[in-house]
Amino acid sequence: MKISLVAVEPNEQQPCVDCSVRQFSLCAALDRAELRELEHLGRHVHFATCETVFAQEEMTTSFYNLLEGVMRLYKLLPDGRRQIVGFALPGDFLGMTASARHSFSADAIGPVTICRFSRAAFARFIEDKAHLLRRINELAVRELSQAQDHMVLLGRRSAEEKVATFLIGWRDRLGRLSGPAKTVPLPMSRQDIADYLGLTIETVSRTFTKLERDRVIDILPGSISLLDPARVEALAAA
Amino acid sequence: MKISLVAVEPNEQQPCVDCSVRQFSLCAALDRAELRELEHLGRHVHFATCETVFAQEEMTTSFYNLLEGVMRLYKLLPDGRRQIVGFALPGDFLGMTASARHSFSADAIGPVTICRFSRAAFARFIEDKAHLLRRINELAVRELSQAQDHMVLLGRRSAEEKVATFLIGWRDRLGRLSGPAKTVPLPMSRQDIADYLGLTIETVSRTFTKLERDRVIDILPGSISLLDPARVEALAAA
DNA sequence: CGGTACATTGAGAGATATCAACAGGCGTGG
DNA sequence: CCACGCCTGTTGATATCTCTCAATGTACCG
Repeated sequence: MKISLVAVEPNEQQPCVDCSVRQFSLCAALDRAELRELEHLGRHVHFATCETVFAQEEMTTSFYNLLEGVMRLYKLLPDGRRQIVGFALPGDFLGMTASARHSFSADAIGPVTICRFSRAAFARFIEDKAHLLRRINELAVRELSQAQDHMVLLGRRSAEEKVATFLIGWRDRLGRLSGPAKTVPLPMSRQDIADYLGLTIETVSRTFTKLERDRVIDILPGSISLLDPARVEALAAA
Repeated sequence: MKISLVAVEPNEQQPCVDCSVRQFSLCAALDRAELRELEHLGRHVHFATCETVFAQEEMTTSFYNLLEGVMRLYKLLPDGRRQIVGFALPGDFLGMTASARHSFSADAIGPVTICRFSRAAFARFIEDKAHLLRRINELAVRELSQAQDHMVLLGRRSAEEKVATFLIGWRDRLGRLSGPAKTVPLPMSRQDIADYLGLTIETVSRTFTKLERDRVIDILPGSISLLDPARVEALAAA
C-alpha cells in the first residue's frame, strides 16, 4: 500500500481512436468527435506493483479506465479480514459509486497503466449523452451479474469447485482479451486467490495440488496449465 | 413455484403521481408529464405467496417495479443448491439484465403487487431520457455495492456475524420504508435466510437460539426483537 | 550465497454441515 | 370442537470440510 508518485506522461498521449482497449471499454460507445473531446479529459497514469490506486473510504476524485495490467479490488473488515470482490483487466472501468467515497480499495498487481478522468469533468461529459449512459448501464449491470455469480460461489460451493470456477472464469476473461489458451497466467498471489474465493491460502494450495495429483492441471510458476479442461469445467459447472 | 394466473387489475389504476413507492423507486426521477406517459406502459399485477414472477434462464419480457410485498431473488446450481442474492422490497426495480435471459429467479414471499412494463416499450421510453438513465445507473451502482458487501459477508464472516449483519441490514431497509422499529419482521423462512447467508437452516436456527440465550434478541413468531441492538450492531460491524 | 517472501505440506482443532428426532402451529376434516 | 397430518422450526449427536498453527521447501534478488 505504498503511495504513488503519480507519473503523468508527457502530454503527447496516444489518441483515443488508437486506444488498445477502446472496443472493450466504455469508450466503445463514443463516436470520433466525442473521442476527440474525451482525449482532453483523460490522463495516462502508471502505477507500480502493489501501489494503491484508490482506497476504501477515500473521497472519489476520478474515474479510471484500466489500460494495461491487472488490479485487485477488495474490501477490508475492521479486523483485517479481506475479501477481494474482483480483479480488473484492461478495458475495465472503475470509480462508479453511489456515494462520494470509494466502497472498496484497488491496487496494482504488477505494473499498471490507467486512463484517469477527473470526476467532475467526466460527469459533465456524459451528462446528456444517452448512448453513453446506456453503455455505462450495460457495464454496471454486467458487473452486477458477475457479482451475483460470485455470491453463489462464495455461499454454496466447495473449495474444489471454487478453485475450478476461478480458473475457468479467469481463463475465459483472458481469452476474451487475447484469444484462447490452455495455459492460464495467474499474476495474482495465492493469498489473492484465497481472499477472492473465501478460502485460506493453505486450502487454495492444497486444492491446486490435489487437482495436479489428479492430472487435471499442471502447476507452473506464475500460471496453471489445464491438462483436462473438460474436468475443470465440469467442476466449475457442478 | 406455481405458475400465476396473471391477475391484471381493472384499468383504473392509481395514477403514477399517487404511487406509494414513487419516491423510493426509479420513477422519482420523472416529471409529471413523463409520469403520465409512463402510466400507459405499466400494469399492476398480483402474485400469491410463493408464485414465481420470473425464472432464471427465462427470456426477459418485462421490467418490474415492486409495489407491495417482499420477494426473494435467487440462483440455483444444477444440483439444486440455492443462493439467494437478495430480497426485494417495495420500490425495488427488477429486470435489468445484460443478456436476453434472466440470470436469477424471483418469487413472492407472501402476496405481492408489481408494476410491470413491457420490455420494449420501457426501453423506448427511457431511450433518450438522460436523467432517467442516470437514475437507473444510480440504482444499479447501489445494488452492485450491496452485492459487494454481501460478498464480504459470504466469504469472510462467521455464522454469528452473518446472522447479526442480516438482522441489522434488514432492519435498516425496513426502517427506510416505514420508520425505525426494534422488532424486525421476518417474512421469509429460515431456509430463505440460510440460503441468503450461505448457511444451513440448522445453523441459522442455532445462531438465533444462541443470541436469544445471550439476551441479545427475542425470537417471536414471524419476527425478531432486538433486545440489545448495540450488541447486534457490534457483531455486524466486527 | 544468504535472506526474504511466497508456496507447499502436515497435524490437529474447530466451525459448520449432515443426519435424525422432536416440538409447535395451522388447516382440514371427521 | 377435537384429532390428525403436514410443514416449519428447533435441538441433539456425529461427521467432515476447512481453518489454524507449524514446519519445510522454493524462487527471486541483492
